[in-house]
Amino acid sequence: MDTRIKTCICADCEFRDVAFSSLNDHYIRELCNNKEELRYSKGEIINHQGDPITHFKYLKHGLVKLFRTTDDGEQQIITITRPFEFVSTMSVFSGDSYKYSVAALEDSVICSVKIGFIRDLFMKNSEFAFNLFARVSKISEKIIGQTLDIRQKNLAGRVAFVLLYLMKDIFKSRVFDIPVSRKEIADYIGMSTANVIRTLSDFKRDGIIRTTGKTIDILDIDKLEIISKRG
Amino acid sequence: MDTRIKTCICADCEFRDVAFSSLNDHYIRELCNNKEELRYSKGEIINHQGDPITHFKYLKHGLVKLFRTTDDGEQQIITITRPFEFVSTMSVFSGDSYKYSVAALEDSVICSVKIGFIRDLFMKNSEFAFNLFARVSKISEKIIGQTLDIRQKNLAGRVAFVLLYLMKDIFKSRVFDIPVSRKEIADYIGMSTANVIRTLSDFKRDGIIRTTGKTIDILDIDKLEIISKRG
DNA sequence: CGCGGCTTTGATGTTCATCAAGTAAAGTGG
DNA sequence: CCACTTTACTTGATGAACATCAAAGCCGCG
Repeated sequence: MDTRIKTCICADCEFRDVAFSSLNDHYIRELCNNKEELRYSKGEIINHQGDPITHFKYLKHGLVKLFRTTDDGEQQIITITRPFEFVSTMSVFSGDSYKYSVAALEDSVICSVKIGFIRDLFMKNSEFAFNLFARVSKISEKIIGQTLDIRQKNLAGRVAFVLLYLMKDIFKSRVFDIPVSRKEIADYIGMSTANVIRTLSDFKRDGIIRTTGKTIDILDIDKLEIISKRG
Repeated sequence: MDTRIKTCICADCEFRDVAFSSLNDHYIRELCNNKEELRYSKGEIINHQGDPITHFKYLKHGLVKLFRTTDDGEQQIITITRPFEFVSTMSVFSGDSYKYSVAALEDSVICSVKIGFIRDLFMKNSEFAFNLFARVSKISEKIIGQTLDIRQKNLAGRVAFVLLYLMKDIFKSRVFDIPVSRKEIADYIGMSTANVIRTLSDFKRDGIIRTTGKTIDILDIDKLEIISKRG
């Protein structure tokens, strides 16, 4: 068998367009030699706040939460995200340790590339640099926008917002299995667990949602939108 | 006089190190031809949310607030910042319109460079690209961190946090003129104006601060730190 | 001087956190 | 596979934190 024509697996990666769309065969082969695919089970920590940044990671399959732990041990969830977003957000170049932790909410597959390689690529390939910059900016903006959106809402509005976010952006389906606990929703929107549950119960009573176990069915999207808007 | 040795004014600019430290004389001259210095009086809008991004702007002198206007006409202040931070944060490359507005809190001087020039520079000069990326990331991170910090605090903690931020990061002095109205503080920390005022009154009563007109004097930094921490 | 905007304070009501107690669900070890 | 343990969820009652409303004082500006 002629190994010279053997194409690198990265060339066929369906996620090549994340930021690597501009890479030619040479770079793709190099990338392939510097990357590693890692599997994480639900609940596992992918990056830990404070640890040195050694790899550039992005999500291939699964679902993760980005969060930080406050001084009193509570978690603040910054965002919940799907592929193909980067896991090592922002500080990739600006700092040398992770500002936030990342944990798998579902079994996930991460593509991990040595940070030095990404840095070299950034310097050598301006198109790649541009794409990477644009993507990281978009992610930062999404996070900031989401945080501001949530901040201006009341309890019911925030819960409605999260449900709509999960429905529209994460699962793209009216029916889905909630990937987070009630407490995690609370940590996400900055409210108490008891009140999140209470609000969900209210939504059930009003026929806006229906739940069976972990499965949730959004019955009245319009009403939820209204609650989210004037929250 | 020999104009050939006349150095471009940008070469001497004290803010050259913002992101342009890596530029050689050739680029600096080019930059000089593509930049414009703009003056804004207190209260003036520098960038307006929704407007197309045509220039890359950064703050040379003065003080600005980054904010957005919500559907119901209220302002949400995202951050208050000094030179030499960029004014056209993040979306510089990732979008084509400003996500947020920027207004001058004091008379300010902005250095404005055509966005196309910055984009070219980014593609041609990898060191510049790297510096720019690192800076923009830092700013995004600062904003996200600040927002999360504020979110976990109560009213008194938030007011204390703002006072300490103004003292330490903005004015670097125990005594300063508050550059924002009470309402703007409220819009910054997401609380009502009346309660911000009430809290400031409490601080005065407890001998933590002293005010005369717009001037504020932080008397007990330690106590303020404690209030901010366990807020 | 008089008008309008910003500030201040008090009184009142709403929203939300907290506490407590109980139920369901999900692991765990025999 | 069942009893046991633990963890997550749920609901109600209570009180604290905060928003809102209203009225009055202050200040700058024409």
